[in-house]
Amino acid sequence: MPAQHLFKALADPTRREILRLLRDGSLPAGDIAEHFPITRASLSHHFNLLKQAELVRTERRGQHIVYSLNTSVLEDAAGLLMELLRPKSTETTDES
Amino acid sequence: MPAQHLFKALADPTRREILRLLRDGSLPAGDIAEHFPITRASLSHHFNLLKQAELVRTERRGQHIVYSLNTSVLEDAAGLLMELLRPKSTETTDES
DNA sequence: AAGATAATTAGATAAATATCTAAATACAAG
DNA sequence: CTTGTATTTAGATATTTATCTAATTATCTT
Repeated sequence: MPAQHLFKALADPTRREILRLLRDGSLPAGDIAEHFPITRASLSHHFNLLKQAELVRTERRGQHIVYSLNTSVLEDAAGLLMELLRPKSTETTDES
Repeated sequence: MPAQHLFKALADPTRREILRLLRDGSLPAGDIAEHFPITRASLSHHFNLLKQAELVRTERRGQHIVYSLNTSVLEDAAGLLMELLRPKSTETTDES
């Protein structure tokens, strides 16, 4: 699991807001776009990074592309942070 | 709590490695520097971002400056990720 | 006080990133 | 099969960021 992609993806406020929107259910790209003042092309760029980090999944439904949250990867991210807290033992060697 | 500073700070592999080093106890800047192939000036830049995010604390001890982990902020970060998972209710409105 | 050591700040630069406009692709429907 | 709608990709640009060298600040030691 590339922690680098994961944390990079989480570093941008727009992307975190996208994840927050998806928390309540899947949404087509267009619906997501309505929540942001940037172009759809820019949003698409953010979608790419979120997909690269596997934080979201996509499914084509007709002419729409529906995005949904990959909760397990979010759990992984939280877990990586928790690992930083105590157990030197529970170390899963990880190339940043 | 500026989530932005927090996630930005976590986005860099060098900074995450610094946190990992501090997990096992406080360390002076010089000791930390020995683990990295970059200059102390560059490390200092990373320290600044970690401090800005309040992920680390500093204490001067003689000519050394000792860094230590602020575990509660790491817990906060993990918590912010967990919030993205389910409860729309437990929402603490947050300017990214 | 002077010199040595530890760390930071200042200023510069190269690489990465967020954004835009314009063009391309994919599907749906007349 | 052409037109319209949804989304992505290509290419360009401005900003941010990680890094460096050189200079500065702070403390210790003699």
